[in-house]
Amino acid sequence: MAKGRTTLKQLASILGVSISTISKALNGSHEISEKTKRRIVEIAEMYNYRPNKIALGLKSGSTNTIAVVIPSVQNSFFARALYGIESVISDTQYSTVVCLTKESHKKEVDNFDLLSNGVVDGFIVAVSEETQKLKKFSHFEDALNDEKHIVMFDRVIDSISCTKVITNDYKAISETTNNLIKSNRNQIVLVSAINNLNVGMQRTKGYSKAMLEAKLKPVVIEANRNDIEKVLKNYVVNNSLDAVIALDTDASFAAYKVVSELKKNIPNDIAVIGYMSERIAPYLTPELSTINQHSFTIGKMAAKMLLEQLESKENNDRTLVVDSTLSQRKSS
Amino acid sequence: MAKGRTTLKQLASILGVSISTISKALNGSHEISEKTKRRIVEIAEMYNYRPNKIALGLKSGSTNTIAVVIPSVQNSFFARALYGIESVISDTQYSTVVCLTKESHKKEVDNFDLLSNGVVDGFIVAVSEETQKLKKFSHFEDALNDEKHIVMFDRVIDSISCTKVITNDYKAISETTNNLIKSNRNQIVLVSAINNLNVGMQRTKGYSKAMLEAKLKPVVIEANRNDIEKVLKNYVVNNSLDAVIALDTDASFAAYKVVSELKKNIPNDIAVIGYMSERIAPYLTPELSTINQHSFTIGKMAAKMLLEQLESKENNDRTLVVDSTLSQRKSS
DNA sequence: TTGAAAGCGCTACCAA
DNA sequence: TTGGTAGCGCTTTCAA
Repeated sequence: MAKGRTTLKQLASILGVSISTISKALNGSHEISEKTKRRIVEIAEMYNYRPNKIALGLKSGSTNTIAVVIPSVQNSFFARALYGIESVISDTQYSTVVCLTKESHKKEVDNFDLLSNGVVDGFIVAVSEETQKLKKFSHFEDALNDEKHIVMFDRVIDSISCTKVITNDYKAISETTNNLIKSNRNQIVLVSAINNLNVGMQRTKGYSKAMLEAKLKPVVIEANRNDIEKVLKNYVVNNSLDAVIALDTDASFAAYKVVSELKKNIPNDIAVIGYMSERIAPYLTPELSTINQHSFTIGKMAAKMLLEQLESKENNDRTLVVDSTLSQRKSS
Repeated sequence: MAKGRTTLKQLASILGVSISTISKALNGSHEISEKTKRRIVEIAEMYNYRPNKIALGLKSGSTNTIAVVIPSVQNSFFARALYGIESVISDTQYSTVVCLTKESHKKEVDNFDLLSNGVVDGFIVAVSEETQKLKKFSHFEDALNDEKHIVMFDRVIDSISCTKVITNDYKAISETTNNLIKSNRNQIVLVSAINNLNVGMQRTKGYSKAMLEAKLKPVVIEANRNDIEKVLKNYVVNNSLDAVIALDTDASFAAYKVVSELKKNIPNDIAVIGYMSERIAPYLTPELSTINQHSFTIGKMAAKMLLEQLESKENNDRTLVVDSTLSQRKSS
């Protein structure tokens, strides 16, 4: 067998017919006689011929593949959203490739570059932090210009004309803060290992607003993932508090650890509400109350929107909001 | 601006020179005069020209991209391994795309199909369950035949000639069982929500071997993720036991839940050793002892091997083993 | 120093 | 019913 994948050309020379005849036969064209078709299909199978989808994409500009471009997959939010996306795409003729940007603008651009030329038909993207900071969006515009469809979720760019699916964390967290206040907690502390991120800042704002409106003093404790426990402990030792809102998994775990080490009780002494995978939160002792972003739903929605656009060939500019909700458990 | 991405052809017609001149100029060929080069580069930038990497790949068969093909990313083992892979690839000129197979043979084949034609230079793959069951490996052979490089990790196919990176779970779990026995536990129960998977079966074997050698009766409790807690509880209520080995995250959580509901103490009454993300295990109460598969290291290794092969153009057939180790904490 | 043309794998139009 | 040819975007050889 010749080296490399079997091509139409090879089949043509084997069978002594033209390339176009082979192509048509394999695509079931009625222009070709049944007899010839059978011969060709047989040989094609024998040589394990499979079309070069990329060459195909080069011509038609469509490959029935979509790209998911997200910052990371360590993060359970994106992992779940991805799962939601796949669950929708799986039932269709499309396949998916995913690219991880690690919050890097360059990686994001490179991926769009590679894939928007005949490899994929559309993108589902959660914009990287660096891209947001740099405000460099030309790769999105280029893709749109190449007639690719884009759906953004969670991390979106308002000025880009495409479908967006977002959460309303701001509202969810300020409501949560309010509820805490209503149930007579008034020394509520916010803990965050992600305040270097936009999401973190947004959530912090929601919390601060609610506190200020209740004439309470916002206290924000932030540090990186490795230090957050130490920094929080230091605070708790030297100050009094009756509730903690933790913005991410690490902060949530840190809160549990510190409270238990200092022999306090959750929720009696200190209420804790955190962000964490819904699969894990119920297993903590006591079960952690969480702000649930419905990542799976968001992923599903984003995928459905993209599919719709791919069908209708229309590029919509609309924003869908999936409400974050409080999953009330035992820790608050 | 014309619709679609700027091409060499367009630049050529704008500047009134030939396509080949543009191509050479943009590639810094010395055949082209400095003056012409400058003019061309300037216009190219103005029109935001970026080469079509796929067309390039069609020609050269190389794009400096590698594909990671894994069953899932919900699973923290693969998520961490992926992170390890990315951490190595990030420092190079290569980029990565990842494909999720959901244990489906068809998806795996589709992805290989799409990507092995000029999109990627090599594959890092953890073979799907279905592919293992069906024993259909021609997509791997085809890719190899297309001169793509393949590194398999964790889920490998011995008969395919490529580099493999694996764990030795079998040994790790039988040693763990032995240790438990030596510390006077003799009613050791295995709990698994993944015994539909090859990995699960392997681990179960390792456990059974150790038990049998110690003249102890192996007890295997298996169910799917949703039922495992109920099934385990039912067993614990009706039988006596002094240790649990849990094969996956769900089984580990279930063990904690059941033991705590039945007012028993970990590790005094019942020792628990499980499989779980090393990032989470220390946060359980008591901290969970785990069998650590060093997923990050495995990912890093696989990526390094692939890079090496890509450099040397040589296809190696060797198997590297990363030892799983016991991370002893408070639960055993 | 520049350009024409072939070719990567494929489809589609037009001619035979 | 079949085949020749152009063209998708690009590089590269050979000629001018």
